[in-house]
Amino acid sequence: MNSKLGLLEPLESVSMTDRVENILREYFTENAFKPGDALPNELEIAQKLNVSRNVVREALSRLRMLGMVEARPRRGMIMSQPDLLAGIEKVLNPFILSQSNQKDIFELRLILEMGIAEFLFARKTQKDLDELEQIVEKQKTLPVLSKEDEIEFHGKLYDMTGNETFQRFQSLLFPVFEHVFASMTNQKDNYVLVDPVSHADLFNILKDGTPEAFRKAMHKHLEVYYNTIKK
Amino acid sequence: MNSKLGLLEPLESVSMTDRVENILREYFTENAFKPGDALPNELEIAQKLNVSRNVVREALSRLRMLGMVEARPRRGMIMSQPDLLAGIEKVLNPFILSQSNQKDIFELRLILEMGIAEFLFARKTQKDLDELEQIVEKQKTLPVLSKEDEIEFHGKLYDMTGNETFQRFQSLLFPVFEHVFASMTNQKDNYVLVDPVSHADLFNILKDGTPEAFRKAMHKHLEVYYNTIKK
DNA sequence: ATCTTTACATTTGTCCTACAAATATAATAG
DNA sequence: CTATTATATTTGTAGGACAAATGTAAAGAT
Repeated sequence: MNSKLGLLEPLESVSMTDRVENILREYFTENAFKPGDALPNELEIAQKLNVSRNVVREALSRLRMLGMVEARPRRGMIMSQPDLLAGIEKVLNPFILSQSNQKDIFELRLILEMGIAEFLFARKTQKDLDELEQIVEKQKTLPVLSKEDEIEFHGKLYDMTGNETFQRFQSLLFPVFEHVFASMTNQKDNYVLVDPVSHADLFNILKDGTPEAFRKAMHKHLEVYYNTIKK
Repeated sequence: MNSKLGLLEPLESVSMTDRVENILREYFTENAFKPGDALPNELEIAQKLNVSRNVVREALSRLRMLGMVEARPRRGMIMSQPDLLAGIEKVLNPFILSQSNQKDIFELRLILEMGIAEFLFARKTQKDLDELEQIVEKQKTLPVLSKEDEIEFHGKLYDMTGNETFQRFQSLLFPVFEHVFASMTNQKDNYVLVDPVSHADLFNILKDGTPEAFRKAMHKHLEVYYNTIKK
């Protein structure tokens, strides 16, 4: 006996708060609550569910953090539009994320960077191109690009996708990406090597080229990162 | 006076719980808490911060939801590895997300689908290809592909990226994606039209082709979706 | 001295009461 | 009918209480 008992996970103890949180979210969706709709007050919920007001408040506290409900002191609670990235924002911290998750995020950035080509070409404007060109011209005068320069150029690309969530998402991913790459290359003295494809090259393709050519160039540009990925 | 007062947002009232939540997260990172590390108990935190235990528990309840801390009843709390997607999972619900966020997620899926080519080719195995071929062969016999068939094929592709987070992320995005597309095309009678590039075509390229060719084909495959994106 | 049993202290989960403060509503006065 | 006043409502916060199970210390047995 006791041979493989170590492999048995303890079944996660579901607290009252966990259950109330789930019940409330189901209640909201099943009853088609819309932003602005008034919610039953805390005491009412507690009595209906036969739990203390404390438990209800702990569950509601979570939903408030997600932006799902809004509490207006002394006026009751209303349904609200959740903040899509509020939850992930708080855990996107290289110092508390698992190595595995950090690796996943590192790769996710590479995936995103390659995937945006279509949207860049579909939505680029002359104003965008002018602004991007200004960034590129400024960087041409520099002997070497800093991390901030990288962020400035690629950040502008995310802007140009016209997708607000994606743009914010990327800025959250970036610190983790940098952290992963830094910890992989802490021996190397040269942080930014000579780019086989420069920002200027990418800009020119975005101006006059095709999505396909852009992706091909972006892949070259990110080669140093792609070379780190393992089977 | 009062001319553009309507544009002024009320400054969000930061509750004690909000502040304690932030303080605790800062405290964890600044003191380099690692998974498994013991945390001060609730009463201690409350006294140090000069707030009631209720407030501390509401803040901790949020961090527990994110998987950042784990409470072991009667044995104290320990730091834990946060669940990267726990927060976003609860709000990825088409019925409560804003139209704008839904659009962003729709586009994000298109971005991701185009970006995975590199990883598919880097990590594909014979076993993966065999399994994918089986899916393709089965679908060849069908007169028309259902939503489930789409999920099965593309889901297998996400599997093959070897990125666990990405794979889970995608499965969360999918319902929203479907919802957005369904609401855009609710007049049309034909849900799945004749694909200009079939799953079989994609499979063959993945087997013997190049990432570039794959992306080109994938773009054709997703053409019906790409056609909906607006400048 | 070592092992076993017992008692105690600890800590989270849950419940309860209480009250301040500001808003919305009802009641009253002008 | 309007203006003022009083009342009720509801969240935010504080604080007390206790069950239950765990770890630890103390006491007892061999």
